Amino acid sequence: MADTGLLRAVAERGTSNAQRNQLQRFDWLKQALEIFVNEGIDAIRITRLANDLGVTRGSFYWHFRNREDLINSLVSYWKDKNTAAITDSMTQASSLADGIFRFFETCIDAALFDSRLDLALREWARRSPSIHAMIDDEDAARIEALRQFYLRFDYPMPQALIRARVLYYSQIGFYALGTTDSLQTRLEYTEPYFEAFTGQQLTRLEAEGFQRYILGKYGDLT
Amino acid sequence: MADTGLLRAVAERGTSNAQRNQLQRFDWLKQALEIFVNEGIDAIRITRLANDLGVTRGSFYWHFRNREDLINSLVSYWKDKNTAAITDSMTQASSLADGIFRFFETCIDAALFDSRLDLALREWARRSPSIHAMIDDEDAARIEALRQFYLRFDYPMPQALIRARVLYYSQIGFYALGTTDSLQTRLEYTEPYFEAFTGQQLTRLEAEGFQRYILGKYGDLT
DNA sequence: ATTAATCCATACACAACTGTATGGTGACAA
DNA sequence: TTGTCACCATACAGTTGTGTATGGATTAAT
Repeated sequence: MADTGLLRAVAERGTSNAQRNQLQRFDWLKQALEIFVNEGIDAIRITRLANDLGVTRGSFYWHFRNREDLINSLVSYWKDKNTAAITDSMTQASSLADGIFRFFETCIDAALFDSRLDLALREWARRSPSIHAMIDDEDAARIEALRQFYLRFDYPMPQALIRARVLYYSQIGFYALGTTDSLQTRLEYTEPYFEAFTGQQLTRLEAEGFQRYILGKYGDLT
Repeated sequence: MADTGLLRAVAERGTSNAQRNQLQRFDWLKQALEIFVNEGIDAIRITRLANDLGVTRGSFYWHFRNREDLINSLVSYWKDKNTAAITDSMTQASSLADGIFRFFETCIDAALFDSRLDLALREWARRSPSIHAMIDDEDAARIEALRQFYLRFDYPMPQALIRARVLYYSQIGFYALGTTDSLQTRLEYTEPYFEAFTGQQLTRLEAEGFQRYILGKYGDLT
């Protein structure tokens, strides 16, 4: 799990600091997030968390008011994290190729964008209208950032909007499939992907530069 | 819900026909499918099904061995339904535009392809390795059908494969977002979507022909 | 009219979970 | 060193769910 700093900050909102090195809100949230991401919202059971952490439920009810309290903290964490990752990337793009590359880098860098968390929330949104509304806002903001990017590099409307949607839908669809291709495999198709998403050709030099950069930085990932 | 015929056939496999007009396996399966599609596999509770159908759980345990028996029947139904919808469409394509149009028609026609059922299964697959393996096979077959389609209309490799993936990922991503745009709204962008998915231009005449066809056939949908 | 099969209700045993009330224990400060 | 606070254990009440055992009711056939 990446970026425990932000989760810790969310956990300690309105609470005093640790006095002894025992469990804190943070430890419960960390474990709950792990379960949420892997098994969904309904798998977050207080009894199970207590077992995993090696304490009894009495501890939980000291740190949290109830189960809802814990879950609300998880939502706060998600709001603070994934919101800005994509929009930041796209505004920094210095060229068309640079923007597409930045988008993919953001998508595979778990420290910037937690795709498993995004999937788990989307699953939850299917049953919770309030969560669904939150995700809708998120999606709209991300697609708008991509649209502005395409506009900035001379795509007219409505092409800019549709290319933004196709790029974003594709990425979400890729996550939804749960494909386990290696980074190496996915990078092999840099050029045809670029052509599909932009309608333009990438030079062999640009593609190789991107592949070397990604493999150098994330080569140890699965 | 569409296509209750197939569900009924699955329900009555290995059972005698109805003797009185009381509940049968089919009625339980129909209700369970509705809950599964809207709220996920964990929402299928025997107690709740009995309440919804106005009987007690005693009836359930006459028709089914246990909860697992019911769920296995749901899986059989999915296997029999969504498998062939996309592959059939793509092999029938008579031109590039015809193929893209057929793909979208299949995706919006609930009688051919049940997208909510697909989503619910994908959610379940996140926790069940056996279901995940089934979905993987399904996805591979669908993408292969799209790849063959692109190949047939003169896209070389690897472009044919990547365009097949982008088209399929986009559609799954669209479903995952749960967007509620009207059919009318989505059809407005026929041409830029076509351009993004094929790299080729659509004539105004072709686009209008498609829009009229779809609105005429599915205009009463949301 | 009796029998047999179908379909459902009732009642019980059992498990897993939430939340609350209350007491115990260790560390740190005054 | 003594009190206080942070943190956890224990015990209890209540809910919701599964599965089983068994009896009742209705229908069709003989």
